[in-house]
Amino acid sequence: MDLPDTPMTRDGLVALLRERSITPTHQRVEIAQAMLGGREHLSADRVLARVNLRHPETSRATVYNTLNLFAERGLLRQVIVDPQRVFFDSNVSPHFHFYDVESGELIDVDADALSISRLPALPEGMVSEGMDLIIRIRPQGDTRRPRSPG
Amino acid sequence: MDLPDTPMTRDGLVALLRERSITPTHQRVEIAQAMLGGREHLSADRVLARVNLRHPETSRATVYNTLNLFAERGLLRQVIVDPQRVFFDSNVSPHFHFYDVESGELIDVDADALSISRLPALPEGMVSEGMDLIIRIRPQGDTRRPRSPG
DNA sequence: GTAGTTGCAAAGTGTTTGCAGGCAG
DNA sequence: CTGCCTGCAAACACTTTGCAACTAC
Repeated sequence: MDLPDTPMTRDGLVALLRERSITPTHQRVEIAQAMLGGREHLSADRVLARVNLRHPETSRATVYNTLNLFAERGLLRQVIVDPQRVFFDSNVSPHFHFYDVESGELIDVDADALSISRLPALPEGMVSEGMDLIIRIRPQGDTRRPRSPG
Repeated sequence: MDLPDTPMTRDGLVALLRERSITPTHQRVEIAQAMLGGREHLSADRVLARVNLRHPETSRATVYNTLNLFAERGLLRQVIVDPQRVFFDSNVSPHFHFYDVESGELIDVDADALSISRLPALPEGMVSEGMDLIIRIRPQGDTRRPRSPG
C-alpha cells in the first residue's frame, strides 16, 4: 500500500493544480505532495503533521482550506466513517472501503471486488451524487465497542 | 414513512428496555418514545428538542448518554453520513440509505431493493461488524456543494 | 438504603472564519 | 502592483465529562 516517496515531481503537481484552476502556492504543492506521497487515507490533522515535518510553515487553516478545495476540484475524495474526523482519499476512482473500527484504519476495496446489481430507483427529481460503501471490521475475538481508539 | 404517534405503549417500552437490561427511568422512556414515535432518523439535538416539547425535563447529557446506550444495546443504529452529527436510526434491520446532501435527510432503502454479490474477502484475522451503504443524492439541476445546509 | 442515573456547566474535538499581512503572476 | 492566499486566534457545533443531587427498586 505504500507508495514511493515522490510519485510525482513538484512540477507535475504544479501542472496538476493548474489543470484544476488552483493557484499552485508553496503550501498547496506541499499538501499535494503529502497526500500523494504515502498513505492514501489521511485526516486533516495527519496531513498537517506530515506537511510540517520538514519545517512548520503551513497553518492548520490552510490545510483545511486546501483539502476542501482539492476535494471540491476532484483531486481528493472525502470519506465519512467516523463522526470525529473526515478522511481524505487520494484515490478518486470508484472503490469502496473496509474500516477497521479498532485502529481507525481505512483499506481500499476495489470496485469490482464486489458487484452491486439492481440499484434502487432514486426518489423523484433526485440525482445521484455518488455512493459510499463501508464495511466495518474489527480484529477477530475483540468484542469491545471502542468509542475512543486506544 | 410517518409512524403513528404512539406505536408502543409506555408499558411496552418499559418492557423493551428491561429486556435489554436498561433501567427504565422517566427520561429513558421519554427518549425511547421520541425515537419510535415519528421520523426514524434523528440527530441527538432533534431528539432533545422533541423530548422537551412536553416539558423541558431532560438534559442534553442524558439524551446523548441514552442514545449511545440504546445503540450499544441494539435498540438503535448509528448512521454516519455527515461529519457534523450522528443520526440515530430506529430501524435496526438490514437496510441502506439515501442521503439528501441538500436537505440532510436520510431515506431508507430496503435491503432487497438492491443486491450485493461477491463480497470481498475480509483482511486476515478480521471479522465484519456490519456494512453501511449510502447513496448521496441531491435535487436535480442543483449543482451546489453545500457545506452548510440552508 | 444503595447503586445507578441525571443535570449542569465546563472541557474537548475537529473544523471554520475574520482580518491583517504576504505572495503569485 | 493587485487580488488571492496565508497565518493567527477566536469562534463554532457537536459531544463528552466530573461531580453533587436524586431516583428506581
